[in-house]
Amino acid sequence: MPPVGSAGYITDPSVINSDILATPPPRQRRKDARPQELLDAALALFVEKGFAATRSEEIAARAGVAKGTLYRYYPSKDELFKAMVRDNLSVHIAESAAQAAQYQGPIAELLRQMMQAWWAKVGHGNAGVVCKIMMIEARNFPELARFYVDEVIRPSQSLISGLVMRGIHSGEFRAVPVEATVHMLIAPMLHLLLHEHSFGEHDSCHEGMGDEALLDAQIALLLHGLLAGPQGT
Amino acid sequence: MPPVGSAGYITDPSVINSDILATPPPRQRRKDARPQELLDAALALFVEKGFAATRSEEIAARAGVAKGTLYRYYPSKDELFKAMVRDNLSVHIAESAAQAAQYQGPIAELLRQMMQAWWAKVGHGNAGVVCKIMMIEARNFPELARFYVDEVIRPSQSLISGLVMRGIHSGEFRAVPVEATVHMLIAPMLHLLLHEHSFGEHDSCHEGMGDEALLDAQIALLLHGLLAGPQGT
Amino acid sequence: MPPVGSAGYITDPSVINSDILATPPPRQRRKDARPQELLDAALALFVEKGFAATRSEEIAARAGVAKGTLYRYYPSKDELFKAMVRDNLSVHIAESAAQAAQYQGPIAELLRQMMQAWWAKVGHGNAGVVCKIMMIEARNFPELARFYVDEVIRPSQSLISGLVMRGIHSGEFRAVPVEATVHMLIAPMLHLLLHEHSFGEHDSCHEGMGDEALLDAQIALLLHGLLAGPQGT
Amino acid sequence: MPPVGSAGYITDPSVINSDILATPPPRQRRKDARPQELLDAALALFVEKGFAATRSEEIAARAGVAKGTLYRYYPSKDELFKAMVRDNLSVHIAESAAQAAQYQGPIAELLRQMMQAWWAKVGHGNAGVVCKIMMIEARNFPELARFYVDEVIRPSQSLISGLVMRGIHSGEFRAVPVEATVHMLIAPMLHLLLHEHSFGEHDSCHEGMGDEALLDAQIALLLHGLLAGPQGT
DNA sequence: AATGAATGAGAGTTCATTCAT
DNA sequence: GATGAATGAACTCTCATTCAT
Repeated sequence: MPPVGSAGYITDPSVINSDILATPPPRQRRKDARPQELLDAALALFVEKGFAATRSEEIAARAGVAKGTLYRYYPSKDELFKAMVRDNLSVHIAESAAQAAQYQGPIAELLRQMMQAWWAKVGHGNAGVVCKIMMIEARNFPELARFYVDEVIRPSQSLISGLVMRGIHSGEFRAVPVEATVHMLIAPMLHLLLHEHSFGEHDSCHEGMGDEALLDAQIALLLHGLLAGPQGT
Repeated sequence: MPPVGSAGYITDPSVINSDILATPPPRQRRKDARPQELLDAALALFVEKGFAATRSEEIAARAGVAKGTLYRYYPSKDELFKAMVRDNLSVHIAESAAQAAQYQGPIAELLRQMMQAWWAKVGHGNAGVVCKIMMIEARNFPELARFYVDEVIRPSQSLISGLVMRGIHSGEFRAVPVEATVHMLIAPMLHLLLHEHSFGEHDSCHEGMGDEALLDAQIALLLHGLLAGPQGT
Repeated sequence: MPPVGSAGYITDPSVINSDILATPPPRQRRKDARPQELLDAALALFVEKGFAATRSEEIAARAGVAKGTLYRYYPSKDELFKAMVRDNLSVHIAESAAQAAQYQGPIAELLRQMMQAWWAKVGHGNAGVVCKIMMIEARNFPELARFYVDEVIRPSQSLISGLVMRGIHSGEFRAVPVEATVHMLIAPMLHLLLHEHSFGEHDSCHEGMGDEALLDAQIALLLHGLLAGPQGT
Repeated sequence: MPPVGSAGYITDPSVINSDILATPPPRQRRKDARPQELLDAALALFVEKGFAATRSEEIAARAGVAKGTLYRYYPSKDELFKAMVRDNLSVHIAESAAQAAQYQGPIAELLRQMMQAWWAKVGHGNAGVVCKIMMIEARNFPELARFYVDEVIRPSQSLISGLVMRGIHSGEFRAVPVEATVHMLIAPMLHLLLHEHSFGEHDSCHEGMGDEALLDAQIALLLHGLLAGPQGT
């Protein structure tokens, strides 16, 4: 151990020549902003490469901090992952429920609006990909999977099944099986999301139309099957 | 690529002879069945734990061989993965296409039968989960993703879109947008598959009905929207 | 080296004045007691968990300051350790030497008293455990080991060997080899100390008797071997 | 990923020049010998630097294997430590007990022989230092401490206390307190061991005499106090 | 002067892959 | 050909120390 007080950085001439390591970027104290920055970095990288293939240090680097800093905010990569998921999926369900409760008018129209809104706000971007990531990692994070089922999947299904039932009771829809219908309303969006993220590079699967047009067409198709027309049934 | 599809207990003539002789060499037993056994083991473990979380040694152990032996058949874990995927997805498309070409009768009925058949033969079991795995790993194995798109996704879509168009031309279906319709036919099955594999433990999402009943209802719902009814459109 | 030994609640005149004024600045309270508080915290934790297993931050927390503050008083964990050891071992040797010089009477009695006193004041408590810590870390802190040998071990041995020689010269003791005798006088106490600290939890090694009684018996045993009896040498 | 089959080691010219890394030493398969080699390496390094300051990789290197190899034999550094301790302390207790049971003659002589033997076989070398290491780490490995107490400390004490009692009953020894006597017999050897290992470099504490002579003198001193002389008790 | 956020070298451990047997 | 011991790059996480606030 060298005598205290002699820092001796310049003693070693080889250090002087090392240009790259010369001046580390100045530290910044951004305690409040760090968690979100880390979550955002984690989201971006998990989206890009998946959970297992993303190294902690990459996340830190992307957030502009050093490796150790990450661990001041999240005790492990797993916990960071969970926090990232939680941060990205509380999105808009309560809001949509409130909107639905107040709505007056044809349910079909409301469903169309809600789906378009979800796609625009969630499905289209990284936040939507969290659904994919969650699905991929569900078995490795059982408690998180339960959380996701309780906080996202079930509320969403409740919301939509409520609307379908409203439509049936009002006579707007035929007496369709509710659960199957709910699935039919959700599946296309999720499928589009997953497909584009996984294979978008190799399969621009709907050459003529954009995402929104495709979803519109799908919704129209489904609503056509739902509506109680003059043909009875 | 080693021979695939030969179960091979008796295929190897050396085994037959050694039964007559004094000591059957257990080392050589089932030698040419090894590749398939490794693929099966890999499938089971990738399905159960995912690609990254499955260790090569586990796969070998499950196939009843030592770790080093695996590498005699596949040069890396990645290649084993690719082989496993290829081994599990060629299934039934050509067959279905032939069946469809010969079919006479309402397209709606054919679609219903094909979907039920796919679910029974593929979707329901491990082979179906390969679709999920493929989706998960698509970005890590681009060439495999392309292969999958070319060999599975596009042929399937072609097959179905051909049927939809046949239905439209024959007047059985309304003049719906074909591509959106194809998606609507595929999405529910895939969604069910993914959902059950990921969250089935926490969310038995359709309590009253079995998978088949749910799919039936969904198909019915969709076909109802497709059929050209007396109401015109 | 910061001032040691000043408890210092009132030593700092700024505190006295601020009591009269409006707001006493709590930041400056006990400022010059910090070094001792840090040493005490370090002692307690090193005793409890050892040097390597004690984190700097724990020491700081135990002393009621933040991690960074520790480094204002000691330039490194190593230096803090050394200061802690030095702070805890100067004890009582000079004092005992003076007492021994003045003593008139049988040496055996003096030895007994000194050992009992050492055990009561040093061996029994944390200060005694510093001997163990010093021993453990001696090879990692050579200069400290030298300091310990020079300032503690050798003076102690000198003191005791002087007494033994006094006893021999006066005819109270047999003509025993001095060095071996000194070791025999020291070893039991150190052994008891080490044993209890290391294994006390698992081995209450002398069920019937307390520490003091055990040591008494050991001293008696040894003195019996030392005393020049009527049987000659 | 490069095409399978092109290993391409020589493609990169920079590799050719790297002299140091050119040829790694050839692998050796020595499954049976490895555990002991690792234990020996661990012992040597723990003796030299302590547990915390010894890196796993150093142990492996000293045993002539790579880092990973260590973990084929011991699942963690902790377990390696425990195994090392166990490997070094079963030493000779049972053997000594058998020898003591058969012995005919003065107990004092037997005690002298046993202690000389222990010092020669254990105390003198690395095996003896395990006692120190065990003491140092006792609190970090409670279960190991218990093992040590049960398997080493208590049997040793039993053996010696049995002998002391034999001596008292036969009239060879005075009616001394047994437990204190046992401690007095053990403490000097342990003390010598610890002292030399910790401070031997700075304090050759008994200049004139070797270890054995010192221990001899100590034993003689103690036995003199034990023996029932003509002076009565 | 005090704080605690930030750093990054370094430690333990894993595991895909290699290769001596 | 089969084996599994051996390898070492890569990864997660720790913590003594620094420094912006």
